[in-house]
Amino acid sequence: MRWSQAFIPTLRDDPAEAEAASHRLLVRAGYIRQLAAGHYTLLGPAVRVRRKLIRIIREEMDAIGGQEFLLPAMHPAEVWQASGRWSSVGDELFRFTDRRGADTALAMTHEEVFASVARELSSYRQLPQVWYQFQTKFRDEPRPKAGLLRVREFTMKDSYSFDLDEAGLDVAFEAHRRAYRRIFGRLGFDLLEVDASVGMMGGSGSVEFMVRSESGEDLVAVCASCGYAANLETARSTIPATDDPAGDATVERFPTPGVRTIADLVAFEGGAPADRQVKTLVYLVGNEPVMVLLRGDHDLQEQKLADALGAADLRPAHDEEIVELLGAHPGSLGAVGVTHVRVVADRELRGRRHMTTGANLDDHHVRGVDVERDIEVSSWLDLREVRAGEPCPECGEPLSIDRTIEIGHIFKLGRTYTEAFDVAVLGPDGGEIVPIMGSYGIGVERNLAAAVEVHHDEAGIVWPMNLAPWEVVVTIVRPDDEATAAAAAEVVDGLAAAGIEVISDDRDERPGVKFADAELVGIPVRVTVGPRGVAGGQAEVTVRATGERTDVPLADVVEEVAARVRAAR
RNA sequence: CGGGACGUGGCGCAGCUUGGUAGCGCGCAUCGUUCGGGACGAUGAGGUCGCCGGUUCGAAUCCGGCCGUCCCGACCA
Repeated sequence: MRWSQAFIPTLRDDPAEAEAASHRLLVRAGYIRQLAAGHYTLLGPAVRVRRKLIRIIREEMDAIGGQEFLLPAMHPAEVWQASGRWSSVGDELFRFTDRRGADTALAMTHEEVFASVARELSSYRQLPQVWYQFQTKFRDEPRPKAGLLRVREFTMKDSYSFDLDEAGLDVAFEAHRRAYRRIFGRLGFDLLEVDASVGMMGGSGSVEFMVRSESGEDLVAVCASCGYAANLETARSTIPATDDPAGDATVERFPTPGVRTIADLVAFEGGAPADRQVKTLVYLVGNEPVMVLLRGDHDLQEQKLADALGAADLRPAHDEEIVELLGAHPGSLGAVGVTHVRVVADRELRGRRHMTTGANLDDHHVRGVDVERDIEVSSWLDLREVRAGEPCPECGEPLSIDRTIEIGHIFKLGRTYTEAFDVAVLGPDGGEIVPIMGSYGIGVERNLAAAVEVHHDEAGIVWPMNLAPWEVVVTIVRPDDEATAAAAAEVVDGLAAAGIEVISDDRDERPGVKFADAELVGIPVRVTVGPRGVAGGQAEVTVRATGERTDVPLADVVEEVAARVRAAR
């Protein structure tokens, strides 16, 4: 490949409004262009990297016995109605009608269609199965952002396992975990495996694969000491018990004019410190109002609430709804004596006495509350959000909270989809067995962007050898010089013949431009051929990652560079 | 969807307050000089100022509506 003929539109300056480092670099180095919010064109270099990513993932999926399929990206509504998701997934599913008026969807995931294929499984002897594909997913994201990290159209490697029982699912799940570890290892990621919320997918277990990055959107609690790691959506910590005053408490209402917040009540004469207050929130879970109680100085982790209640749609109640329900405005709410609304409470409130909370009467609070005695709590749940510095639940060392990008996610799905699609096989005893499913995803272009997040410096992208669009660039300093051009051509041809992916920068540009572009595009090895070197029979080899330069005799440069590339692949 | 900002040659921006010839840098084309770390000179091409409507003799500029994009909050690979 000759640079002068390739279309690699590098830019001198950073594009505007590009916050994520990977986005900025991918645009500037001529890998991607935006068509619309969340929709990107991949240019030549990006396609070459994407192809390598896919090859790596495919190799590891094949290694665990996966079979590659390719399912349609456009689905009739019936398939989604069968699973119930036509109505439950909401606006994230792109929907339209075809010319006959048939409801149609663009696939945001493929559980339904894989399950429908699985209906042809008929015998337990055929299980287990692991099926996968690389296919475009469409998701009408409320807010696409950060370039390729969050888009509305992307390639996903999704795989699905079908097993006879939980033990089989565990095997498939662990096989995927191992495959993912190998894949992300090969991509050069410092991997974080975290417990995660199962969210909308349902099911019994889920592990997210994360890589630390400033551009990430997920927060993960990590223990440097024992390795505990969990998405903030599920993370736990051990916080010291609070000592309450001895003796029975007596509930007593008192006026608190103007007090609206926890902080107000802390400052109020006769108020209470935040950790002796009960914070009262009201959520609408589906259509049912639920009061949510936490210690005054703790924050609710909404996903924990959603998971604990098995709720798909959940939102804070509006002020008017709260007034209608409880007769008071936020700021004066409390659950003491409330019986007509379901009350859930964070575990940290269990056993607490002499607490202060709202009176459900504007401008009044109550003190002397014994939570278990005075409030009808229907369930005690882990609802609070962990904070940095709190003790690790496993070993007690302080947790840190890191920003991360989710690069893979594996789920134990259960039988939701196999039941919905009547997937069943006959067992050895002639009885019917409904297979249990797992589902496993890797976002290809997100991984491409994440790799750039991890592998870059001030000058540009620094591809690892196995992802680079080209392994070597031969920079011809004076392509108009005959001896130089001839020497360079020999190097290029030699490398190509040795099976090295090489691009020759034969552009009529000043050397500085070519050096800068080679670094921006991120090609791991640069061989510089110029009149000065050629005169002395030398070429210069520069390693992108380290900046290391060596002069190598022209006669040896092909062999030496080829060896270096092979060693780094 | 709530909050904030922006939309002017391919890219990055100024001009708008105070209405009157559309400008700068980069990039691009041609020629020359130069060229082992983002060169210089000369000449030149390229814009219905996001769209629609209104005000006005006259709108990039003022007013209204719409669309698009980005950032901050509720979702996910």
